[in-house]
Amino acid sequence: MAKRESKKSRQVRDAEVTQQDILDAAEIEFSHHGLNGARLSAIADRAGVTTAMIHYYFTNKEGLYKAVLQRPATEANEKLGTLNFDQFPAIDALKLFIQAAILNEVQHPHRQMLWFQEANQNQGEFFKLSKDDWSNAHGSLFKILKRGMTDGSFRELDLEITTIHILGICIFYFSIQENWKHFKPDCDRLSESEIQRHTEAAIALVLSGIKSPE
Amino acid sequence: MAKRESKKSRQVRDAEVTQQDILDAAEIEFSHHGLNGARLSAIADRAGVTTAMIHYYFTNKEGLYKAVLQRPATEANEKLGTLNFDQFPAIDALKLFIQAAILNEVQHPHRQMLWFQEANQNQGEFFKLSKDDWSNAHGSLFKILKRGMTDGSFRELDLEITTIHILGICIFYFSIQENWKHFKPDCDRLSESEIQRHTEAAIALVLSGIKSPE
DNA sequence: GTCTATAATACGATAGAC
DNA sequence: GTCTATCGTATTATAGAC
Repeated sequence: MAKRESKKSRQVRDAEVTQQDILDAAEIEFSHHGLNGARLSAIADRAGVTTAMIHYYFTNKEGLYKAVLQRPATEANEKLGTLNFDQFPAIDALKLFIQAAILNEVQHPHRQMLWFQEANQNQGEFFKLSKDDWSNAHGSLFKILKRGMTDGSFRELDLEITTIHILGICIFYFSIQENWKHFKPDCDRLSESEIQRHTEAAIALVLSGIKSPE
Repeated sequence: MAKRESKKSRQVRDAEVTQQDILDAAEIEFSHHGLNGARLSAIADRAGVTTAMIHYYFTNKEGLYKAVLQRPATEANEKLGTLNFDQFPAIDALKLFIQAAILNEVQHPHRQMLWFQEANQNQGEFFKLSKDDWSNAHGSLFKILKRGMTDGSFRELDLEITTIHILGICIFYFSIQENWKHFKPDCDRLSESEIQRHTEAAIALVLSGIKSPE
């Protein structure tokens, strides 16, 4: 029982659990260091297995990387898809979207960076979002804005760019978190109360930013 | 004249030029791949030198990395510092800040990611912004907001978080640029006209988002 | 399925000629 | 100042025992 205790007692294991452990560990390592920078040894350590196991399940580093990228795209934004925004007035739908988007970042703090890195490092060589995936992720916001603009709830908007701006409000907060820490080491930006402040301020900014004047 | 032509004819060279070439190439490589992921061979190729030159000028990979990180902190945000926002009414100052922040991203498209990566990968181990640097970069925005809130131009705001939100509006646009490309390959988000749209939409969103109601 | 041991290679770094 | 050639180690990947 020397070194394998890093995650949990392994002993009798089955394939499913080991694979998930590896994927979880890899998601963190790849999100921190990208494809080139990630070390299989670091992933193995974190998952509590040997690098041989990684090759056994995922063939090679690239295979593991692709498997890691696959999860967020299929699974993560399903949640946004299941929320049926159409049943709410545009303004309420927008509030709900912002809450859901921020919650998604809280629950999967590594995935945004994982995604940035893939685009930035490899220009999406290993994973291009399909139009469907992309639409699920950002299309629902786009649609809310369009609907609100048509029915007069929102002012005249540049829809595509406003979509990006609203996502930026929600997500950038998490991107600069590590930097912010050095400036205010005492303040935990990921605590529930701080997330609450972030959410409320974001909703206030966006709503007064795009609502019709009248 | 085999492989050295990647940047420019080298032949007779002097130290200053070579160092700058290496730094420029390294900034791009490190911003794409981070410290671990970057390859000295890639940097050397891009700069049109050999890896021996990198060691000659910067001792080792880490020394080069630190030199690269130093540039943006000292030089880049000086520009924001020189703009004296105090002489303008808060609303005008805010407009100017947004324009300057976006322009800065256009002129240094790699630096934001470089910065993200250092925080994300190494938790700022190799370069923590000093409070002064940080203040220069984001403090001027903070001050504008505070002034506008005090003099009644802006509504009641959560100053720290609103600072982040506004920066997010300006910067996130560039972060997701590579992803966006796959969705709309025909549209160049870095063209002058698109940047113009971005800037105008950002100003409109922020101003109507935080101006006093009355 | 999981490990240990080891092969094969990629990469950072250095020595020495020019 | 710049290159070519080379060393040593870190890292990916594989073979084979259990």
